Amino acid sequence: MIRKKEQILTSAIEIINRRGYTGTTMEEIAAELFMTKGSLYYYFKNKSDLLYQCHQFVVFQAIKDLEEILNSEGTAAEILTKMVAIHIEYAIEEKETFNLIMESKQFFNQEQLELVQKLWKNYEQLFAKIISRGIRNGEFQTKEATTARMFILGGLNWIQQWYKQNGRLAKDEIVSLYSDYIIKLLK
Amino acid sequence: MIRKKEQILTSAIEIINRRGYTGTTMEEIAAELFMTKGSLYYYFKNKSDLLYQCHQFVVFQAIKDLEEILNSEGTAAEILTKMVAIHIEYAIEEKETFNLIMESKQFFNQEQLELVQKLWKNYEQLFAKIISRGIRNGEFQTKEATTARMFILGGLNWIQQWYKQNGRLAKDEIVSLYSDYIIKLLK
Amino acid sequence: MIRKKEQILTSAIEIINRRGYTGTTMEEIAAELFMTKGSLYYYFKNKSDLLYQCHQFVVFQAIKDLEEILNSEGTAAEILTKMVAIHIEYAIEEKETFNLIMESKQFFNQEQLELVQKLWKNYEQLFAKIISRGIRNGEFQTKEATTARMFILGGLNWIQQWYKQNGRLAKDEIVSLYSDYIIKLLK
Amino acid sequence: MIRKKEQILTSAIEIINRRGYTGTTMEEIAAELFMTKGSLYYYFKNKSDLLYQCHQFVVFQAIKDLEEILNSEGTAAEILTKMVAIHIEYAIEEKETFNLIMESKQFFNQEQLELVQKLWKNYEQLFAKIISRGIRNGEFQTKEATTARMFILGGLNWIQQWYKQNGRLAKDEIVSLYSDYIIKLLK
DNA sequence: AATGAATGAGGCTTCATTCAT
DNA sequence: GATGAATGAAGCCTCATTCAT
Repeated sequence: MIRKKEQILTSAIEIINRRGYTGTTMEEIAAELFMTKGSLYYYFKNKSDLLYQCHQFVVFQAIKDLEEILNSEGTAAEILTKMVAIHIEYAIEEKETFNLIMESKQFFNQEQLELVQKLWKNYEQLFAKIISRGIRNGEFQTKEATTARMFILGGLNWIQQWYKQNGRLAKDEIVSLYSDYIIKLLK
Repeated sequence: MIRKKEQILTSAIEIINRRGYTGTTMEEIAAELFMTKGSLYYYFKNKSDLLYQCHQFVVFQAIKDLEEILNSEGTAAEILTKMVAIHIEYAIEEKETFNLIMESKQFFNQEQLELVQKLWKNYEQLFAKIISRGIRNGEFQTKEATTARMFILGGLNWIQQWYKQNGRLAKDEIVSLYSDYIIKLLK
Repeated sequence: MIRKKEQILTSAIEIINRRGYTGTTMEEIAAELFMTKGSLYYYFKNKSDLLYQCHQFVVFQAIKDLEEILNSEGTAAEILTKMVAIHIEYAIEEKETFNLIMESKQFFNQEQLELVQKLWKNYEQLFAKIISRGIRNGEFQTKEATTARMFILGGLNWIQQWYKQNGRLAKDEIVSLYSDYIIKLLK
Repeated sequence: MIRKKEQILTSAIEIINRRGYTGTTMEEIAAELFMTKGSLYYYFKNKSDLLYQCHQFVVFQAIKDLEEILNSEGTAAEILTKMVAIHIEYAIEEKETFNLIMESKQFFNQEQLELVQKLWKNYEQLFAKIISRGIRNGEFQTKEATTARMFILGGLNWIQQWYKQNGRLAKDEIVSLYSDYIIKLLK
């Protein structure tokens, strides 16, 4: 059943986001899913495989969300702002699994690594697209758009380090500030 | 001898930066230092303690470097540019040990965590200082300087994810581009 | 299988009685049981946990044996004599595991300690019962029965220090002498 | 300096009585004595040697105390009572070092073991003496005095297991009760 | 007499993984 | 599909002991 696997994935993502990857044992993941270690291995070849699939699942979903926005109406700046909102949402809520790219080299094998990086390239491309659209239609001026994009994604991801629920700034205030920074930066 | 401990630290930093923390065993660190595990434990209580001291050592040095620049002559923009260069240097060269703040919660105990975060606050403050100096003398306009600073540091740190020696851009080109982004962003 | 655990327990008791607790490694216990260290840890959380369960197992069995006697027919003196025989049997044959109460504070954690002491209280109570029965029916006269009981148990346990198989006195001669002492002492 | 060694011994005894032998490292003993491990090894060949000397020191002193009493005036019962008081004092106050005979086989090597047991024999002989004196002058009647003596010493030593300062019974009440038991037992 | 430093053997424990049933 | 049991490699850490200075 593909269903079952997806269910496991969803729960596993939630667990890993809560307790971190290295800090969680297969035993614990299984326990929280009310299964045994053995069963987990029926669905996933590896701990690393489980992690890999969690990660891809989340990033894939994020991509879908971004694509939808990318296809909607609006100026580049407007769309970028919405994309920023999405990214921040994932970065905060799916912390561990989403942000695995940061530490991908530590956890994935060669084969996985390539696929992870490929998917992440896709992810980045969506930001690349909207930036170049903005450049084309005169909203943005940056040259070296690639470097700019990477700086921006870094700024966005970093939010994980300091964001606290019920902190001084609400999520949408952050989105608004960050979008401003980004747009300024791109001019 | 305090010297000896410092020697160990320097080497350990180098090793950990190369192989990652989790991926390095005490045995290996000892071996590379031509000592025995036991000796290592004479100087450091723990693996975690060793890591902690490595991290603090690097950050402390970075702070000293930044402070020197902060006390030199120049416009806020000029000084900020130099600071960006320093930060990038550390982020790239001392990758694993410098950037431990990202994963500090996974590796440090409560006591260590507090000290790590304290030192990191000091680090951030140096950037805060130059930004507010720029605001005061009219070079920069940002309100919400704190949030801006965090976005910026995120953007800078992210360089670890993609920088490759002998890549398309040389380190100083990156510094130059990044400084531009940052200054634009702060206007 | 609860059986398996019990099997392990029985063997472990035998080994520990032979080599002492501190002197026995998990490795060795595993080896004698023809298992691997890992398997041992499947059944027991800890070395300390294993020891704890060994101890409780033995004391529990001793209690059962004593209870049976306590419920049999006979004068208090007769029953006490039989109980002395049982106690001596355990003290000699299950030396290390039975007598762990002596050093319980060194080996058990708080939680275990409480349970160990609770079970041992139960054990003592059986002797308390027969003594007070004897007092009630006029066989014994002691006041301060509690203190007397402790003196007696001490005297009994001490046998571990000097008993040697094939020594001058046979086990049942010792039982007979000791019972006499005890009964005299209680008059 | 023999003085120095004796000083160390006295302190070490105190420390070991407080923290137990296995649970105390040479490092800790040295620290409490304001010396370094190295120095400790100047005075004692071994950890086991240190322990051995602590033990012998205490038992030797106890023997001296007992001998003095043995040479004083009084009925056998009177003298025995005083000896009980001494023994209990040592058993309680010098717990770990005095009572090492219980676990001597675990801690001492062959050579030490023989000397330990020899000294302990001396110790026992003092009790043997007073008992046989009592038998000779008609105060006591026991045959199998040796066995009786061992039972008695066991009863006395056991006090360590349950005695609590500020408990229900004061030390001298215990002495009085115990002496009564013993004298009854010997009649 | 004293010490700081180094050593190395040995023990405990964890955990991903496998596999027969 | 599921599970309980077993495995073994690997890592961390402790500590008595030694030794040059």
